[in-house]
This record gives sequence, structure tokens and C-alpha cells, in this order.
Amino acid sequence: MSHSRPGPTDPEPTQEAGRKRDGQNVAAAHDRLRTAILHGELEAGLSISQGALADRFDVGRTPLREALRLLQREGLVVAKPNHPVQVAALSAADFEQLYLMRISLEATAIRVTVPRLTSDDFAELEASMAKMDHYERAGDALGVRAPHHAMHHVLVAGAGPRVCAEIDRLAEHCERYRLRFAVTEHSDQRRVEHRAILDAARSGDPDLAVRELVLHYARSASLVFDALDPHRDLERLRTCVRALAPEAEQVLRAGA
Amino acid sequence: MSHSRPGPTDPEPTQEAGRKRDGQNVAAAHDRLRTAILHGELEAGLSISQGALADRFDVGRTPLREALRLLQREGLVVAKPNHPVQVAALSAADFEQLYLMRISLEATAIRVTVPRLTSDDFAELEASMAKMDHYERAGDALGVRAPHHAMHHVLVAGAGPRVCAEIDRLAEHCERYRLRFAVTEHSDQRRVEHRAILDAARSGDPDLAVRELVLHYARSASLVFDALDPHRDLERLRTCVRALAPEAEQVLRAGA
DNA sequence: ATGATGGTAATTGGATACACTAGGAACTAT
DNA sequence: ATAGTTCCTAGTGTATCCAATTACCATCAT
Repeated sequence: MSHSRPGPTDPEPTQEAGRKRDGQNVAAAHDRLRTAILHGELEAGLSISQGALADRFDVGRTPLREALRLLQREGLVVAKPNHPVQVAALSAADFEQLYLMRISLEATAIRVTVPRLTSDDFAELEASMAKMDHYERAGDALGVRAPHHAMHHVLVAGAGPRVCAEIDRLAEHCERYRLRFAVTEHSDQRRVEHRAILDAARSGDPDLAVRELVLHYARSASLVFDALDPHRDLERLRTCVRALAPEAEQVLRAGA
Repeated sequence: MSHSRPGPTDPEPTQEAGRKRDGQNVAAAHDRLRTAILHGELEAGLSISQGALADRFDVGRTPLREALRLLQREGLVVAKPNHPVQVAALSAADFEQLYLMRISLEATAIRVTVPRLTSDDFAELEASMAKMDHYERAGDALGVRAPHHAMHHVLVAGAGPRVCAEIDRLAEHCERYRLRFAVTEHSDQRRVEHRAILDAARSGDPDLAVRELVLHYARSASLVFDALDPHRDLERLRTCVRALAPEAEQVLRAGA
């Protein structure tokens, strides 16, 4: 049985681009597909076969299928049996639910985190803010995203890694809507809001931090709704926002 | 090499239970594995190979792998590359985060749902309560779970299907802890709490409904913590609970 | 005796081959 | 011309096969 060991004497060592690194393919495929969908490179609603995807992303069909299964569960693709997968459509209803969850979770998370923030954390927050300003001034809208994400991450990290993971997942979905509808946030407004959140956190007042955060998100969501479906009834989201930060309701109302 | 083709000339045409229904295998494997883990049939921390699992659950390794990938993402199994998968361990930290999220999400969801409940909804809620009582009296702890789940589902359905899906997912994980630590909830206490939630919903007061719900969950979580790690510092969860229902904090304190 | 080293076995990761399903096009009959 | 039927094609779903990495174990040298 041991005769067949092809090991080191492999006559065709090249293998070309043959076998990709072990255990990396599915993760790679998943990442690339996800970012492709989030960035709109794969248009919402597009129906595409596994073969085409495998070709496009230079991945075998086996790891691709596992990646697709993950994306399906994340809600980025929908797949009926024996049918090509479809890139998930964008809808106002979906977006509203995303923000409902995001606001609820992050409000709790920041409330838990604020009392636990260390001076190192504040240093990182300030650094992130500075980086954001830097990219903002440079007009690099894409570069802003990393420090922006870092800042929000620090503000909710105290709730634990699992909570953070969920929040990140929701944030990614929201980003998809943001990017699709090319929302031009007023950078000044945004900076003011972020500064308000940070100051609230520094003051150690969790209620204030929650209010500023919800205000921030209410405004942010409103911009997308304006572009996505201006006539949408936001009663659900409004109820959620009202409970956490009554003054933020006005912002939403303005959006509707 | 092609001599071994077992394909269409299969001398054993029976196929027996051979080929399972199309497109059902991965879903079936996923479901069965998930319930097996949740119910403790696959012990936490157990390291087990794909082959063994495929044999145990009578599924091919290909669909099994896709199912495992899903479970990995759900956090029910952990998988290092080129290693047998391990059933995820149970930890107090994890459980606390689960409840943090669950309480946050369900509080928002019930707040949104209460004003939208119809008389049909209330009928279903009452029916679920009745069924719960029925199974409870019969001592069928497992039978109680279905109407219990149905009831909670109706109470959060107004927030939308996506939110419900997330809540269900979290609830399943929580159930895993519940079942593992064989928490004996006092059925009377539980019924009183459920009745309180339902009455609050009927009264149309969202704040009251939230309070009763949080109270219910705080008590429920405390029971598990008592068995899981009685000395655990529940500050994070307490902060969350305090913000939503101050009186529920006492329940948690009692648990700690 | 103990630690390092090499080999073997077990197990995962990926690709390919094949059966089955669904949908559409073409052809026939009315 | 149109409706019904049949066949064909594209595509998924699963099993099987092969490569590669890893762990375990025996052997050997110190």
C-alpha cells in the first residue's frame, strides 16, 4: 500500500496555480464574495450560477458552495434548491430591521462599555478620530471606513467578543445599503456627532453616550431612507429610537 | 481506473435509503447536528471527525461539511484547519453575552410589536399559554417548549422576520445552556411571569411589557448562572437589565 | 533514561465525475 | 395559429478520489 507514495518525487512540481493554500479557499471565497456583494460589484437581485462564480473568483466549486452556504445564512444571497443563487435584494423593510437591531445592540453595548473604558481606549478613540479627519480631508471616503469602524468597535468592545461580532455583521450589511445609495454624509455633521459620542463616553455618562449614539444612527439611517424609499413608514424604527433617545425621534421624522 | 464506476449499472437498484431527497441533505444534517448539540447528545468540548459524524448521522461527507461550516459560523462548533471539529464549549461569559443580546433585541421587538398586536394574535397567545399549561401539568417538559416558543414569537413578530430570525437563533443557544444545566424552573413562577407579560401586552403599555419581559429573562438567566458559575460577576448584564427595567436588577442580584 | 527525529497513519481540504431536477425550445397535432 | 407534449440543456446536489497537512509513535542517539 505504501508503494504509491508520490511524495517528493512529484514529476509535475509546477501544478501551475493549481492547488491554493489549504483551508484558505473557503474563507477567501467567502470574503471576496461578501465584499463583492457589499460593494455592489455583484448587483442586488442578480441570479448567477455556481460555475460562473467559481470561474469569476478563481475558486473550485466545492469551497465556493460552502462559502455560498454561509452567505445564504448571512442573508446576502438567497438560494432555492436546484436553482442558481440570487444576490439578496435590497429593501427598505430589511434596512429598517437592520437598524432596529443595530441600534438596540449598540445602545446596550455602549452602555456596558462606557464605565469600562481605559485611558488606552480613549487614546485609541482619539487616534481613530484623527485618522478619520485625515482621510476625510484627503477626500478618501473609502479610507475613512477603517478608523470609523475601529472607533465604533472600541465603544462596544466591553460587551464582549460575541456581541461585537454580531454588531460587526450588522454594520457590514448596513454598509451595503450605504454604499449602494451613495449617501453623501456631510462630513462636518458626522464629525460633530462622533465628537459628541466620544465626549459623552469620556464624561462617563452612559445615558448620554447612548443618546448621542442613537442620534447619530437615526440621522445616518434617515439619509439612506431618503434615497431608498422616502415614503416609508418608519413607525417601528421610530418606536425603537424614541425609547432610547426621545430627541432622536425628531431626526427620523425629518427623514420621513 | 474507470472500471470501478458504480454509477447507473448499480447491481443493487434498491438504493434503500441510499440517496436522500434532493437538496435536503445539508439542511437535514445541519438540523440534526444542531439539535444534537443543543440537546447535549454531542457533549460540549467533544472532538469528533467528519467521518465519524457522517457515519453517525448517515449523511455523506460533502453535505456534512457544508453543515459543519454553518454550525461553525453559528458558534456551535469550532474548527481549526486540518483538525477534527470540536463541539463548542459552554462558558458563563458566552451565556452572559447571549442574554445581553437577547434581552436587548427582544425588549425592542416587543416594544414595537405590542401596539400592533391583533385580536388574532391574542387568541394565539392564549392558546399557546393553554398548551403550555397542558404540557406542564402532564409533566412533559419537552412539549412545553413548542408553545413557549410560539408565544414568544408572536410577541416579537411585529419587528419583522429578520429580527425574529435573529431572536430565534439566540434563543436556541440559550436553550442549550438551559438543557445542559437541567434548570428546574418553577412552573408556577414561570406561568405567573408569562401571564404578566401577556397582560401587559394586552394593556397596550409597551413599557410595562418590556419590564415584565426583562424581569422574566433576568430570573431565567439567574437560574442558569446559579448552576453554571455562581460567583460570576454579572455587572455587564446587570447594567443592561437596569437600563431596561430597574426592578429586574434585584432578581439578578439575588442570583449572584 | 530521555530527548530528538523520522516515518506512518489518520483526517481534512479540494476537484472531478455523475445522477437528478427544472425550465425552455422545438415539434406535432388539433 | 395555438396548445400540448416531448426532448434537450443548463445547473445543482452528492459521492468518490486524490493531495497535503498534522499528529502520533517507534526508533535511535546522546
